[in-house]
Amino acid sequence: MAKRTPRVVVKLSTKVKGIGRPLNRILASLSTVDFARLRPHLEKIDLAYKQPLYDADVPIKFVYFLDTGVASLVNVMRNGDAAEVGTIGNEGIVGLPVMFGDTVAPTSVYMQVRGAGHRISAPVFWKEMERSLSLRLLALRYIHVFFNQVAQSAACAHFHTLDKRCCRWLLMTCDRMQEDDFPLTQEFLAMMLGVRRAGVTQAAGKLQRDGLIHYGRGRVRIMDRNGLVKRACECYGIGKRDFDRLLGSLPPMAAAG
Amino acid sequence: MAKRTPRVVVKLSTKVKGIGRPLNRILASLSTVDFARLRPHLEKIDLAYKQPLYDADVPIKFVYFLDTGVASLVNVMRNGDAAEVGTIGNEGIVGLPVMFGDTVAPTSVYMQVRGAGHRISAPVFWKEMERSLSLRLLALRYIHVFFNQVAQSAACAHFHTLDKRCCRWLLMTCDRMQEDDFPLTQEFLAMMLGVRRAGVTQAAGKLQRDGLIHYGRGRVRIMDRNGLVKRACECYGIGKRDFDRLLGSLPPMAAAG
DNA sequence: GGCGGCATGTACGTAAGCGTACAATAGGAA
DNA sequence: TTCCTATTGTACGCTTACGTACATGCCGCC
Repeated sequence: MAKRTPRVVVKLSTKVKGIGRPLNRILASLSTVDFARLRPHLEKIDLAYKQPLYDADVPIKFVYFLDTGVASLVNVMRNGDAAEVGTIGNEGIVGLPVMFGDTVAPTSVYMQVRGAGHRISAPVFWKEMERSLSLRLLALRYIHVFFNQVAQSAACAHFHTLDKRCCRWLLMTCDRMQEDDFPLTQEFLAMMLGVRRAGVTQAAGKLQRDGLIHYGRGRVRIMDRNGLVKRACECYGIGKRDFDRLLGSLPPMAAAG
Repeated sequence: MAKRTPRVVVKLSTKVKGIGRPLNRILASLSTVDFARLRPHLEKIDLAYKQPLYDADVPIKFVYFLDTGVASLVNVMRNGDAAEVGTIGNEGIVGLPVMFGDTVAPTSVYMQVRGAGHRISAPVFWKEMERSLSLRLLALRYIHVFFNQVAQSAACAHFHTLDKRCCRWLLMTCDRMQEDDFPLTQEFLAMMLGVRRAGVTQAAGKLQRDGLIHYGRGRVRIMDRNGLVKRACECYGIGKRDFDRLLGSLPPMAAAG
């Protein structure tokens, strides 16, 4: 598949400086003037494992830009059943409703792997988005990719076996991490995939036996990335293609607009 | 649940005039000046059953506003498995990628119940969106509701039984139609829900026996709407709430912005 | 007025995942 | 060291939906 950035480069993980450009790719792609306007409002913040970035039906106060770590858009049912419907890393923005000019949403966002980033007041961000075309274009482009990811997840969760979905999830998380090794319990993965913990044990066991991953006591390590890709469902590839398009050049229409 | 508009009122179904305001609620909500700018570019169009409005990975030429009929956002897998991930009626806009400043998408949109509406050239619509704040706000608000719908569908397809999902689908379609009676084959519904036709026969049979619907030879009729609501999964109610919010007043932030 | 095809009814064995329960092990705290 | 708790392993019966196959019935075409 597409080449990955070497892991060694990004050793700055937890100590992103307030000065200069942050690691978040949306912020990094802003024009100098746009970034300068946002900068005084950006507040550096550490994000703990399982920390909520916003909750369903509660007015959203901040928009988050992750530098490291991974967040999940989660849908929780009345009976407590929960499932992840989208994943957000340093390629994106947490706080979709704000970009839609809204203040609440029926879904929540939690940290899936702890990390750090910056946040900005929701109304301030909304006003900046209205003011700056380039920021708006970037945000819209990201929303599109994220929307596609959610649409893909819908079909994926319905059609594909747990094994394949595990592979996809591990790869997506890995793509958004700086390391092949990250904290993850089977319990948590089960919640993300909306299945029983026992089911994940089965699936993960097979993957480990086949040398694709190694795990234990709340950590996973990707041992054979290509093997995982082969074993994952098509959804991973489709999302990755879109993801790479996002990080590439602007699509024609917006570029012209 | 919420009261419905009486069916009798909307007998204009197929003959929407080019003059005056169309039935599409987004267009109907535009300011006079915004609508005046769009109007010369709007082209009236009839939309046949199963007609594609755009296909995956093919550049989108037009944005559609339905007056009548219902369209579906569909995700098709490599092996031919397909599932609907979103439903669009006269409350919305078909052509999300365009509103994101993009030209292609990995999903397709097909007509699920034939109808009529207007279309506008994609680049023209994009430019108008950039120019007009009120149009942009309306579009963003709709995108948010639609996004929520897709996120809900993802969890729904995963957690809920076919019976309940059938009820939800019938209700959502019914909400977007002018009649309680519309064309629908079990084969088609099966494709929308991403299940076997035989499975739908079972589920629909039960609903008919219980007097909730009546169907045959490619048509359904909703007999007991409240009964269906009771039997549907929570996803219907959640979506409906959001849907009603969309058609109500502007959310705080955008109104202030 | 018969025929062909679409729409629907039904059945049987199979597979994936659920709900639940309980055992085993490892890391950290006292 | 010892204990406690979080994490992981495994089993059993059950439900839902799958894949496939075949039967029935209705509509419209010739």
